[in-house]
Order: sequence, then structure tokens, then C-alpha cells
Amino acid sequence: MDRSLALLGLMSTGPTHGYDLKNRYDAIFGAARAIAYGQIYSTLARMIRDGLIEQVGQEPGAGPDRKRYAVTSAGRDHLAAWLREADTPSPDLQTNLFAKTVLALLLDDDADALLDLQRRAHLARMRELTHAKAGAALLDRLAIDYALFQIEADLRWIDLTSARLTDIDEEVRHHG
Amino acid sequence: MDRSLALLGLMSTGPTHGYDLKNRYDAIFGAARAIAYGQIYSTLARMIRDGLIEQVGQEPGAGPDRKRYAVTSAGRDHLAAWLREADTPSPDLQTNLFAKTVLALLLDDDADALLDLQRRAHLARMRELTHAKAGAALLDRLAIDYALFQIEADLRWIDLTSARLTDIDEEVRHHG
DNA sequence: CCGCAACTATAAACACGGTGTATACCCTGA
DNA sequence: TCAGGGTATACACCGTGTTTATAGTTGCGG
Repeated sequence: MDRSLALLGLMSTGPTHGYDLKNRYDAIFGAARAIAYGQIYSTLARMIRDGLIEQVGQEPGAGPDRKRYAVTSAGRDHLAAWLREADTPSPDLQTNLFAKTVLALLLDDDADALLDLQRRAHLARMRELTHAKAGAALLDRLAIDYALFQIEADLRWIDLTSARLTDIDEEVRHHG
Repeated sequence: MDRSLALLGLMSTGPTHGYDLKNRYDAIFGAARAIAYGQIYSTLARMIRDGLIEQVGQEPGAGPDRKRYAVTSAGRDHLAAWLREADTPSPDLQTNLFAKTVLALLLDDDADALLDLQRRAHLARMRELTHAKAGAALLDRLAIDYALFQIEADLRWIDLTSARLTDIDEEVRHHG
């Protein structure tokens, strides 16, 4: 996920400072992965450099001075363009599992065992997520659903690949 | 995909030099995305620093001298550990689409239009991939299948989310 | 009332993956 | 002979993200 755009989006509801941004980010997007303070400030610095935001004040808070930032019109355009543009999923068609399978075959390792291991890990993860979903808030449930669907897709690919291993082996050896 | 591990895997079939590595990588994994020469050498440098590979010779070829590298025993262990370890898919449950949807709601933008746009882009991409699959080699077909399964999963999530937009809107406003 | 912990707030150094470009060497053919 | 193209590597640089340092402010226990 593009964290800088998400931050830009949060700032679009009104000028804020880094510390507040971190907390709001975590409240909305941080279910699975909170953002580090360090990343907030380095991202802010880059956005300032690129003219997407600008400092609009510096006020005392409950600690060192807060620097307040606002989205510039260039920033608003940038965000709007991002929102309006569809993503290409997995633009590179490559995955770790694909690479592992091919390399296992190339190195005379047991590719089928590898696929089976991944299958079991996926099933375990699905149970885990399904359990976590029970008590979760709506936004978190949505994120979990996304992961569940994706794991199912992975499982289908694993079955397909596992069934074709002999053919793939031949193809890999050919490339040597 | 983890390119450095893939390179390490390729080197495990015998010592090679950077240039050769680049060509073999592209032949096997490069269907969708070739690796740049620059990345080869910077990755090799890091692997040397980490003791995963070592230089074992320097011979003239059809150009400047070739530096031949071999996998160390630490490198073999590292690779074997990677092959034996299952991946956690989408360890952070976050996606661009999720972020866009939430931000659109937060900014009073049209979230449903956004989802619909993504849906149409996905369908177009599916047609494209299905078409490309027809004439492709086995390894490429496998990679394409992976992408197709994943897009289907995305589509399912889009439908689910689209149906729940009013509830999500309420939740998002709550977080402010 | 002193000192220390916990919270607020930011900055700067650093690591890593990746891209682009420069460099240098060799061979071929017009 | 010399221009062009393939071979081969090195280096500077960029963006994302992590770690660590710094500094003020509040509040609580001894």
C-alpha cells in the first residue's frame, strides 16, 4: 500500500502535524501494520520537497512545538489523480512461491513438499484470520476478507501447479 | 518476489559471473519483468558483504574480465532456509484499493465509482491475460494463472465492499 | 520540591532494493 | 580504420522504511 498517498489523504481533511497524523493513520489503516514515527517525518519532508504540502504554522503543544502542514493545490491534484486511477494487480507476474518452485526443481529439491508446506501454512492462516474476524470492527473485517480471498486464490494456484509438476520440471531443465 | 534469493538459487547450480546471471534470470523469471544489470551487481556486492557468495576467479571473456562467483556454505544454508519456509501472504492486510475506498469516503468522494472503475480495469486485464496465455510457454502460463486467480479474488472483494459501502461510510466518519 | 518516568514531538543517520549512466574492452563489417 | 554493437562491471543516485537521538512537558512518588 502506498503510505505517502494515504498520509496525503488524511491531511486533506485539514492541516495537521506529524504526531497527530501518525495516530490517525494507525486508527484507520493500522489494524495490521502501524506506521513508524520515523516514516511519517521522512515522508513529510519528501512531500514538502515535491510541493505537495507546505508548513502553515508552528504552535506549542504538549511537548516541543508542533509544525502544522497543509496540502497544496498540487497535492490535491496528485491525490485526486491517484484516487481516479485503477491499479494493475501484480504488474509483475512473479511471486515468491513461483520462484521457489522453479528453483526447487532446478536444484533437484522436493518441489511438491514445498507446495504442500505452503498449502498447510495457508490453511492455518485462514483459520487464524477467520477467528480474528469474529470480534473485529468493520474496517478490519474488510481487510481480513481481502486476505482470505487472496489465500483462496493462492491455494487454487498451488493445486494447479502441483498437478503439473512433471511438465514444469521438464521445462525448467530445458532452460538449465 | 525476492530477486536476491532467486539469483542465489541460480548461482547454486555452479559459479557464474554477473552478465551470465542476468541472462539466465531473464530466461527463467523475466517473462513479465527482466532484471537490470545494475541490480545484478549491486545485489552481488551485498551478498559478498554478507558472506553468501565469494569471488572464485577472474577470467577474460568476450569483453572485460569476468569475475566468477560461487555460493558459500552460508549461502547454501540461507537459500535452503528460504526454500523451506512458507510465505505469509499479504502479511500486512493493506491494499491500495482498501486505502482508496476509505479515503474516498473520508473526503466525500464517490467511492462506488472508484470500485466500479477498478472492476472494469480488472475485467479488461483478465481478457488481456487470457489472450496472452494462449501462445505462452508453460512457465509463463503458470505466472499468468497466478495473476488471473488473484484478480478474481480482487473482484470478489470489490463486490463485497461495494455492497457494504453505507456501513463502511458510517464507520469511517466515526474515526474522523 | 526534586527527580524520574511517560508522553509529546521532531530530526537525522542509515540500510536496502532498485534505476540509470559511465566506463572499458572486444569483435565485426562497411 | 573506425563506427557500432555486444560483453562486462562499477558507481552515483533515488525512494521507502527503520533506528536512534534529541528535547520539551506533564505528573507522580519519595
